[in-house]
Amino acid sequence: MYKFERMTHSEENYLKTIYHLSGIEGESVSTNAIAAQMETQPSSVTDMVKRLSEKGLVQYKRYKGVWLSPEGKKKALSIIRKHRLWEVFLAEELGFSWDEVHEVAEQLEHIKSEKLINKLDEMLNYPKFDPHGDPIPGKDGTLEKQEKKLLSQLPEKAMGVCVGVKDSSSAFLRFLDKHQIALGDKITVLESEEFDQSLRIRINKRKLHISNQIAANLYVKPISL
Amino acid sequence: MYKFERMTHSEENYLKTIYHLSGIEGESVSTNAIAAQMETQPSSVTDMVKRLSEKGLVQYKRYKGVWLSPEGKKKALSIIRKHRLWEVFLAEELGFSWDEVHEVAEQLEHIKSEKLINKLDEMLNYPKFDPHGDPIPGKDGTLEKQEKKLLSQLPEKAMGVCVGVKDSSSAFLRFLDKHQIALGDKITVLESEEFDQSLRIRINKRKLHISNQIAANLYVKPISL
DNA sequence: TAAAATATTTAGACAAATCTAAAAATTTGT
DNA sequence: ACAAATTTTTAGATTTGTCTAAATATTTTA
Repeated sequence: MYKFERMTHSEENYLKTIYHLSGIEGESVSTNAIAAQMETQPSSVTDMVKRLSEKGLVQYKRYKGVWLSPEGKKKALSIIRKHRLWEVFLAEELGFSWDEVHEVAEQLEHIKSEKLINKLDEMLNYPKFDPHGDPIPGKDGTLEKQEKKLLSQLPEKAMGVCVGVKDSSSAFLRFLDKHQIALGDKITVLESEEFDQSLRIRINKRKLHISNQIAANLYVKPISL
Repeated sequence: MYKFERMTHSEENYLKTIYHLSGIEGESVSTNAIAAQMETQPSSVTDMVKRLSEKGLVQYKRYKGVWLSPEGKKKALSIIRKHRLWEVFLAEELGFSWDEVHEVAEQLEHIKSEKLINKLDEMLNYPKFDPHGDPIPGKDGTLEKQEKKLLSQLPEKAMGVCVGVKDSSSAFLRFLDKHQIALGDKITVLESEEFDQSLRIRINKRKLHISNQIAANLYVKPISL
């Protein structure tokens, strides 16, 4: 009954990473890819992957990479659920900015208490997306998809609500904070400059000129008129 | 600069235990006492205590027990601060009952983020006591003392506000929940039975008869008329 | 398709935190 | 005060998670 087996923080981090790297289709993930993502050595990955495989959380074939088993996927989603709910808590209840939530949520996601996470979900009024616009898995592991496009893909005159970021680096998130671009803001594309793909936009009654590098990393939910 | 050294969960748990066992005066704590409290082997304690001593967090003399150094005490108080603030959060914000908060707070107390704990403190409106009535250390390690007596020590006719418990076992805390005795309730001693020291009390307009075993484990802050 | 480049695994080591069993120091009882 | 009981420490082993260096398998390229 793996249901009652306690997982270590490290095991949980591996499962999460494998989930993120295996994409929607759940493709096989290579040892090196995991090592690069987790900033560790490939040999350490091999070791851990063997242990996870013995516990039935992943499937592993020498030299062929790793897949999550159904139980592994369920576990990964539950960790991601916790991570993203804590991110919402930090941002909404404690006033953390976009770029500050991730590091603390990395710690909080390992707290073991079903009741805690469900009460937190309730307190936050069952949010569907985290502060980066990523969907929060439900108790049962279901994931809601959000209709979203990169701001750079909107045509002139189109409007959208800011729902997330593609690049979630501190640098980018701090840039957004500095220019008062936040989740939920309504953005209208006023003009697109053909030469460098920069955009003139209206955001919350202000006008702003942003480079393509910014527009190509901001997700919006298009608003139909 | 131990200030920047990351402590392990285990090291933090040892410091906390040593703090609790060394009393107000900061007396020496024996290896066996620590082992008993933490439900581990004396030899494991010896090992860990040597490590803590190398880091300057405790003073240790073979066969003579352990004392916290000023830095160790500071660290212990900061963990206790986090533990108790999380207990308040769980009880007040998420509706956990008295007997449920401790276990989860044991995990949450190890989360590393100055900002998190200070924002939490702010969110909770700087509480001075946790749900068991124990004082919450301030940022600087100061401890507020509460004027409290055991309910069993109140004379007839006296009144007090329930501020904490001496026995914080699940069994006792569940008993209190079941009989709707909660922190902040105003209690009046109606009659004390000499034979068995049981009490008839008024609590929130209800009358209740409680044994000495209960009264001797409930702290109240006496109310002067 | 064979050599070169790349990816992965194995072997052996290490640190943290724990354990058991045995040895040593201290305290207690008479 | 000295033998017995208790407490504490040491020695050696174990588990988890990591590492480096070397060996092996796979893929790429010419």
